[in-house]
Amino acid sequence: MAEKIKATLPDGSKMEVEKGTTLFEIAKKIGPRLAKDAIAGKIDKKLVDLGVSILEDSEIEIITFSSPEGPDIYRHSASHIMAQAVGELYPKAKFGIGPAIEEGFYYDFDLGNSLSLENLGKIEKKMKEIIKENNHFTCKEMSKEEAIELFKSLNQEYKIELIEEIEGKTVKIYQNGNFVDLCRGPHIPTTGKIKAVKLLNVAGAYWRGDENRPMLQRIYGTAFDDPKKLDEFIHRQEEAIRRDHRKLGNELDLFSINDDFGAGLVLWHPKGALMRKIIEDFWRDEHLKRGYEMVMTPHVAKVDLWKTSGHWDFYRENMYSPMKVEEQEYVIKPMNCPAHILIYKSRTRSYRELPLRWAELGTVYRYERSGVLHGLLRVRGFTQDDAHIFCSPDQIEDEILKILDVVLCMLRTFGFNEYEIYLSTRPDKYVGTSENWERATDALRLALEDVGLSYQIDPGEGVFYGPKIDIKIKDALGRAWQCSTIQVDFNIPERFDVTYMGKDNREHQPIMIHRAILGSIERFIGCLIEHYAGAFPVWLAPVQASVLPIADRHNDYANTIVFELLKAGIRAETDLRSESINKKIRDGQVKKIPYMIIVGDNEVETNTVAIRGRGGKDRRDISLSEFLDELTKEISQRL
RNA sequence: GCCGGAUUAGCUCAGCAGGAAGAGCGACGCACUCGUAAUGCGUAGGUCGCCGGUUCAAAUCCGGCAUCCGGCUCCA
Repeated sequence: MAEKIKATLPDGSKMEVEKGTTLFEIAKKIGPRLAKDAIAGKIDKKLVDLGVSILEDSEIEIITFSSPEGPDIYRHSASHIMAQAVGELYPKAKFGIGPAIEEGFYYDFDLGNSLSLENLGKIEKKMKEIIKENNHFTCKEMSKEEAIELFKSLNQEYKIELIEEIEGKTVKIYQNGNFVDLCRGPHIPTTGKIKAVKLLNVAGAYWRGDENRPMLQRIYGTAFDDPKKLDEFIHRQEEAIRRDHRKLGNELDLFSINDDFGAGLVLWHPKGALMRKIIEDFWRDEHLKRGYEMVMTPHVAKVDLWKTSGHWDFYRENMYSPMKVEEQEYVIKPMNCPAHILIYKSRTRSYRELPLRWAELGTVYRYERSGVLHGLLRVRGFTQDDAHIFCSPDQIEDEILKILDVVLCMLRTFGFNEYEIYLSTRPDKYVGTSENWERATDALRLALEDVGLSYQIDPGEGVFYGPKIDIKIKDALGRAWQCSTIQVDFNIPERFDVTYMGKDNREHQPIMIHRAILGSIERFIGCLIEHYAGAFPVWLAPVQASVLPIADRHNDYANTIVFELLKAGIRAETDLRSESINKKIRDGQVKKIPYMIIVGDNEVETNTVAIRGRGGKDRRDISLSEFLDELTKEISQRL
């Protein structure tokens, strides 16, 4: 009789099974439903295929689509099925990589020619055939040499390149149908497990993300264990498109970008400009409260300044060409820091003055390659909510903590509670010494750890003058955009010979911290529009209340109400058109105005108002002063 | 910049085997005066992104450019 071993299940219960039992057999023992849903498993917390047997006492877990790891495994297998389909349809195809991503998967192919959207239909059709065939995914482990020989015989040089970079002696090779792939696994047991699959898009993508290497064809798709979930996914995508700030920006009449003016240059309409004012006022007040001072600096400066700062050598590809003014070359500023440095250097500074915190809503212009512009989120001219802090080395950590505090406080006020934090380290092109880089990076890391924020390291993503902490927030489609940034800089002060007089009557070099909270007003408002789907909280809404008379005879009363509102500092307007009240309400809803104040015979008679909130609830017989009290309270609390 | 797609009225879009530019919404006018998401009727809007080519004839076919969209690379 075979040897018995113990399998510990996730709920802590133990199951006695014969040595060599596979995970799939265990799943069957637990229940037919689980066996049906099982796509992979875990042995002692390590992900494995369902066909793997257990040979000793171990903790095991059956993975289904609903497991945290489920969708990735499922979609990764779907990407292999897509590769098989592409291989069958295009026998000369060479394969790149094909991972699962957040809500789907992709695979990169070199087909010798490009693909268009029309090709996806037949690939998807072929995939469905493969799924119907219910082929097995099989796994073989072999030496790297063997694997290289295998892929040489298949003419797959991209795979060979990948194998050569893998550490260790052996690699795993998976096969489904006639498609053989280098892969860590695990995979679903058979292609038939895929219940719903859809190819979404095709795009060019450089091999290994390097623009000097060949461009492959990347096909995006997604897969679910239930066609209903696929429908929901498509529905969610459609919802996201409705939140798109480019669409809402136009509908709400906030801004436009006009070809005749120039790509990537934003024209702010009255309502958008008003929102900017509201945000900027809040920003200024918050900074003044926290010991910042405001500075203002021009948009162009002599080119030599940028040579001193290092921008001319390290940032020129993002700068516009110089213009000649009376034999002197000037450039439009891509950053505000040199200007602030010159203000610092306008006289001798004492250690008693530090830290100096200078803030500016500074408009900068950067050349962005065509093809990267994106509504308000990526533009060529934008206003940074910039500040530079000049401090002594022993003040750095405290200052960074203060910055993190104001960052989190402001982001929360704007309703952002989810963000990704990155610590970006030294890039390939940089100025300064490695000791300085290390000191600066340590300062940032310590501050993050002090506040207890979880973060990821973004290697090589720092700016040329220093490492940085980046905080990214997501748009409606889940794309992350960098907003807040905190950059420690030991280098630019050195280049400009920035000093202060110390207690010891000697010159010392201050450290400079560059920081932005919103990042740029443009990008931030873009994110804000998508975050609220255009339905801004009342403190931010360009129009806070609209007074709607039911019939023309109520216009005078409406005017007196709006006058009172304006007097109380409420951003209010009236809709005096000879339209039905239903029409006016509908238009107000479409414009996402927080409060509609409806006045008719009843209100005129009793000197009251009827309030309809954006949510659709209405309240009648309210006195204007009562409503005003509530409204001003809501506004001051920034809810 | 690279790969793919797109560009027709203010907006959303139809028209495309090449043969006199259309709809809905919006705007404007008139009538209606209405109680919580679209009152009715009428009018005006377009060098069909720009430049060139093919053709008896181009919104429609071809080429170049611009811009936009989805990605890649790059970035606040």
